[in-house]
Amino acid sequence: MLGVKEQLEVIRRGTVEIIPEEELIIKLEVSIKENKPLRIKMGFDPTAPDIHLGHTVGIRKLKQFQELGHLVVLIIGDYTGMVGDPSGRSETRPQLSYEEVRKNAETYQKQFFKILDKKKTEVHFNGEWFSKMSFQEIMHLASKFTLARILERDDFAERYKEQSPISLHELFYPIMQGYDSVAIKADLEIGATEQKFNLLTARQIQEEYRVPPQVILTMPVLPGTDGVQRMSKSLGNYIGIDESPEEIFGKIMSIPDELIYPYFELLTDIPPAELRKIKKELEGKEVNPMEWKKRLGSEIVKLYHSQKDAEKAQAEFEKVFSKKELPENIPVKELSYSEKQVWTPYVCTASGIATSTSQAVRLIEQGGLYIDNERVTDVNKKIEVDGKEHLFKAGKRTFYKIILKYNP
RNA sequence: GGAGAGGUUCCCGAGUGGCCAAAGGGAACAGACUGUAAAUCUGUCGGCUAUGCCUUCGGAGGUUCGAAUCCUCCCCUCUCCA
Repeated sequence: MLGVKEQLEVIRRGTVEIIPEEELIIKLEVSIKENKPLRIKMGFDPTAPDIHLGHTVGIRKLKQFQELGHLVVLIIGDYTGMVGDPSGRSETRPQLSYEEVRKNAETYQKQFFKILDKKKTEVHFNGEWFSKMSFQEIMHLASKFTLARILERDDFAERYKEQSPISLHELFYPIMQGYDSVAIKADLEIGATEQKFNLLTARQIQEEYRVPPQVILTMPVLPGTDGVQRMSKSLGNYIGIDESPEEIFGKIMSIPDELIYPYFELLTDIPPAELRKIKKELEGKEVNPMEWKKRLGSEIVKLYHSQKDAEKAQAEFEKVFSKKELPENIPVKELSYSEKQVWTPYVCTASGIATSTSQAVRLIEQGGLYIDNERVTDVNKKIEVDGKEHLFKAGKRTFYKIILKYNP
């Protein structure tokens, strides 16, 4: 095991706050002396079926702890998931059914171990303890908190001020999360900055239950590909770790320049010295930021796929978007018609290029549709049903090879 | 339980009998410029081969030639009183 100082250096990378840091130092000292790993907790609500880069900020920190010899304890919030964490939200989350949560939890576990070492990980569902809790116990737990304290929380305060609804069950979220820390005796919990309140609440609950309070470590909230809002599935600005190399690379290329450095820092294993170099070059505008973005894209693809995939994804990107050539794999669609000719928008909807004929008509009117490299200018254009393959390009990035079969 | 305010298209929000598929902004999409960056500019932004028709303004009914707008009942949210 490394010394306290060395461990702290790794632990601090990319973190926002460690509270209280002195306690962490003591815990580390004890851990080294007794050769006993710390229990590092992080919770997840399986509210969507997959993990995106936003989640990996914390998971990667967990991984660093594992590399330092500590034990990761993952909490899958099957019960809290049903409540829905209101953190960072201005509205009540839809409550998920138990089945949905369980199903998502499965894919989560698979994805966790793309990053984490299974041998140094403990996984718990918080239903393990919550499903057994009596109403009496719940009331007891709830009695330890006052409304005023819970309402201190940013998002509650905000919503209260704006007179938007806050459901009672949401108030339980921090308490439940805190109780998780009691149940698994966490030494340290990692969460995004918006989790600060929940993380701190856990300390109080742990003390209430006479368990040594956890140290809390917060990580920045990762902005999504739009560069404005937090990365989240529902906002559509996310990059999933299960996405294809091309998708991941392409999405990275579309992020705003300001995100390049934070993404490097939070999402890659690039060593600190190089990180400083990147920062300097980006600030000094010495290179075209695009070059660093390509590097970023390939680093990230490498983590979730392979070096080879990363190279391929980059080559493909340059081919399609820099040289304006055709992508490697274009989906082929076969459609059959009983007429000899079809109105173009119909082909667009049938193939999935557009969701409605109105949309297809607009696409054509705006000059966004190309068939066999020729821009379609006439909305009324009909296509011959000739059984041959035609190349459809809609917008910048949608390609289809479409075969129209005559089938009277 | 009482009094008041409110629920509008993906989101915010205007609209209080016809000029409303519904202002404005955001998001999104397409085009121009580019580095599939940002910024900017232009256009589109419910559906239907459509100078028209259909569906939409919390829900269900009703008044009217005509309703997001008026009436009745119901559901939901917020504020104050208890």
